[in-house]
Amino acid sequence: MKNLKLKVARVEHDLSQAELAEKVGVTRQTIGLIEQGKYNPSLQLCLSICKTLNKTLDDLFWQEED
Amino acid sequence: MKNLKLKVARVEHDLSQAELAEKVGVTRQTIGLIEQGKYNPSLQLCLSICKTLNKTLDDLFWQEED
DNA sequence: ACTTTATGCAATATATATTTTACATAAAGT
DNA sequence: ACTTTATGTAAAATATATATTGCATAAAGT
Repeated sequence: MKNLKLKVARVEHDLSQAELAEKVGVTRQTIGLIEQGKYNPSLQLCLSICKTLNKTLDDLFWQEED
Repeated sequence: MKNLKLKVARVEHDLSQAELAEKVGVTRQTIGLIEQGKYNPSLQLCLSICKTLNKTLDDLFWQEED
């Protein structure tokens, strides 16, 4: 399932996928695939993304539906 | 870093590591190692644990310090 | 028209999460 | 004493997250 909240938070910080990836220490593809919901990041990566974007886990990665 | 919040939430539900593991669809060892902070679970696993224990990601997996 | 920039996609390689099996110990129950 | 139950630990196997490289396209800038 797509992660639109992540994409919005990234754009709010005026970052490209590549720029966010670099700040977080990961590849552009990894960020792109997470935004597309095509895979299942590790907790540490989620935490790094959250801290970079000043959001919490619930802000970016919680989902009500299954 | 140890995840005491997870352990507490599990005990509040009166579940052993093995019982939680089974509900979540994972091995006892995996739960044990996460509680000990010895590895880095996937987001989907964190979400499964949260839903089983009626907690959110921030409740169980957010950490202020690094 | 040409050049960047941003993004999606795909194949192969590598790192690591997770499983499987097994052994050890301490606590609690009988 | 014996048996369960709960937990920690470890080696080897498997699944999968992530990196690497490269190609394709659309939008924006010049």
